[in-house]
Amino acid sequence: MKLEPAMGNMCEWREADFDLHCTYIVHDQTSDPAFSVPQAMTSIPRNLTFEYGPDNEVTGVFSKEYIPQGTRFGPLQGDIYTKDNVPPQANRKYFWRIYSGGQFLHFIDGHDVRHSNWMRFVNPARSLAEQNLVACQNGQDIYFYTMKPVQPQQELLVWYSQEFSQRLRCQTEDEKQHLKHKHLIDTPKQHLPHWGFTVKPPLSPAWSRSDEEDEKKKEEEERNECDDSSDEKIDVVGILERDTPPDTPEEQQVMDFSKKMEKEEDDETTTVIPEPDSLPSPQSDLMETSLGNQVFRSTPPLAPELPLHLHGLYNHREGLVSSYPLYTPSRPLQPPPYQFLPPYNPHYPPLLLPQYSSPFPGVIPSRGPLRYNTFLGNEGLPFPSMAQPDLPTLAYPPPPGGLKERPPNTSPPSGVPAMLEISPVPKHFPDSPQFQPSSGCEEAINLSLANGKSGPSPRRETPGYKALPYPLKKQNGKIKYECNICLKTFGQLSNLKVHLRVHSGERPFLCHLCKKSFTQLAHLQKHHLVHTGEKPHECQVCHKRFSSTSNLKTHLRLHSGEKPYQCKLCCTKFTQYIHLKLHRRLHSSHEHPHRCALCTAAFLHLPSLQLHQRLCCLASSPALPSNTHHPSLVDLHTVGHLLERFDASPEAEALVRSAAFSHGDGEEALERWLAASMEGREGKEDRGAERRLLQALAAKHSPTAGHQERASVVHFHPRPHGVKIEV
DNA sequence: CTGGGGACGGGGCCC
DNA sequence: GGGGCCCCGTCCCCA
Repeated sequence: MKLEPAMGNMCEWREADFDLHCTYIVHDQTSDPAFSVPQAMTSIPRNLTFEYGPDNEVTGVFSKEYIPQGTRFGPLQGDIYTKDNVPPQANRKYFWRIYSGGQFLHFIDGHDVRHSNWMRFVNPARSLAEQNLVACQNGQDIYFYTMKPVQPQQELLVWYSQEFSQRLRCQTEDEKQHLKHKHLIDTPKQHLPHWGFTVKPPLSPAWSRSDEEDEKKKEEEERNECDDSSDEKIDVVGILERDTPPDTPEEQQVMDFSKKMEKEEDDETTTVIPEPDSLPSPQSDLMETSLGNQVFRSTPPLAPELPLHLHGLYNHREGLVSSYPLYTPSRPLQPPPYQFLPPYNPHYPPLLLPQYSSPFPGVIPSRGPLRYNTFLGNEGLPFPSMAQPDLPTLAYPPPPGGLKERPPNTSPPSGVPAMLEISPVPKHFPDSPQFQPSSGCEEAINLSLANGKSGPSPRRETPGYKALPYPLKKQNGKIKYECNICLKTFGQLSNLKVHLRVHSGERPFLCHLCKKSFTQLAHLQKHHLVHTGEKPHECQVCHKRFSSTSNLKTHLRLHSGEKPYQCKLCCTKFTQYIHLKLHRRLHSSHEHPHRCALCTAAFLHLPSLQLHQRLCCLASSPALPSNTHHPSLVDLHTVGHLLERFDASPEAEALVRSAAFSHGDGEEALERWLAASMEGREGKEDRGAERRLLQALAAKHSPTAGHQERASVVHFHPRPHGVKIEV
């Protein structure tokens, strides 16, 4: 491995070394919490990008540009659970363990895409050669450090640091001993792993089995488990199927692949044929604690000995699915669905696709544990199930807890299509009279139900559509129908049903001319105007005609001069929101290096930050003197807006160029700017915000500041009606 | 970079 | 319950 001389070989580094010597720090992107796209998707730094699989699930994280060695990403985000408060139904595939003083402290659970970040999608490295990230715990956070330069378009592949894996190894050894003991004395119902391998014949794909069959199989395996407990075999299938809420959550994590490896090495003829649908997901429990056992093996295990989920990791890219001799995908490989789809919106490629399912699996009523229905996660998506046998030898043990693995090339496990579990079932599909098959549209719609189609098992009535008892709410005495996916409420059930198409991907209205499909007939009818050229809406001023009222309305702004979209920084106004957004990029392209330590605000100029802290952040401190602005009296939001505008002004620029400046200089400059700003907009619109801030600043300078300020601080006026200043 | 037009999606409301 | 109509918002394309 070639390492940059400056950093040297990081393999020997301790976690503190990474923290100490890392040169570059890459922060996650932040987005509006109200933004509907989950944080796991939006948090990805600008120099990284997701790779998407055929079903538009994230399959990996790639660099967009050269990333030098010693770059830190993170911290990993997720829900925090202690041993005591792990939800009984928690999916532990993305659990990371945090230790403090050698003792287990808590888990960071990256499963929920709303609370986790992009790091959950980083794949584990198969070998030291391909590893480029090192996972370290610094403080109580997990960070990924580049251990070598990452080239553009190269995948990020992570593995534990030496210290990390040692910690896990110690921990798992302890737990293993504890569990083995417990296993001997506890009831046979215990969900404990077997230590070793069993040979399993290929099983029928999960989706071809009924739930009852699954249950029977599980029960049988549990019985076997107990019977075989003395010979320490690992029943891979059994383990994998138990990654759902365990009876004993803590114990369930304890898997020891070192045993498994050794066992396999002893018996080279042992072949494990995993059940395709039950292959572990990357963060399955067996990964969580096991990798430490293998990281430092001098002789890497041979490929057939590897935990099978590792075999499946990268197949989908290598196109070797059909070559795998032991498992034939039960459903024919399909070309990527996007071949048939209209171009994506580049901003949210995977999120708006018909096959998109609920971003909020947790809110969907479920008969059982929510497995494999992570929003845009890998679970349950049609990846190749297993690796080809001739994969390069893996130098690494099974992926760690928290490291993601690609799922098998199957429908979701246990015969429960994840989509169906959470998506409305379009009632028309596939034989609705209104639904007319066409290349693109049909494919798109089919994809939303791919899981339902792929298996012979009859489609279940699932939450989201006909079988759904619509949650009813009363608001102001009126009945509201609530979408159980996004929790939006509707006054009429029919509205909710139309809305559910957004989630299901159902687009029953097809244009025969261009084969585009629509969720509502009205949209199709409007669309027809495209083909007919009809423009029914005429501007009474210039007699120009438009196909839609919306566009006419936008056009009318040209005559009225109305520009409802205003930039908060430079006050430029626009007739269309998209223009404001484009314009905003100009501002955001500037760096804002001066970040507030107390909140997320960042400024171009240091004086602006100082003003912000004095007027906004510190104002919320309860220990403030009585003459300080207080959030209950001052509209800090408005002050914040003004400060941002000030920050972008020449006054702020001039201030920092002066030889030296003090806080007082900043306030004086702000006052000057406020006065100029008010003058510049004399008589045009509301100047209350500027005026009040100006008064407040002036009051601070007066000898009777406390008294006067209280008098001066009144509620700011609302912004002028009709002007939408961006927030 | 800004401005204008075209197209489409989501949702409310009424019948 | 479903259809129809309308409005608002958003995005893309192009000059």
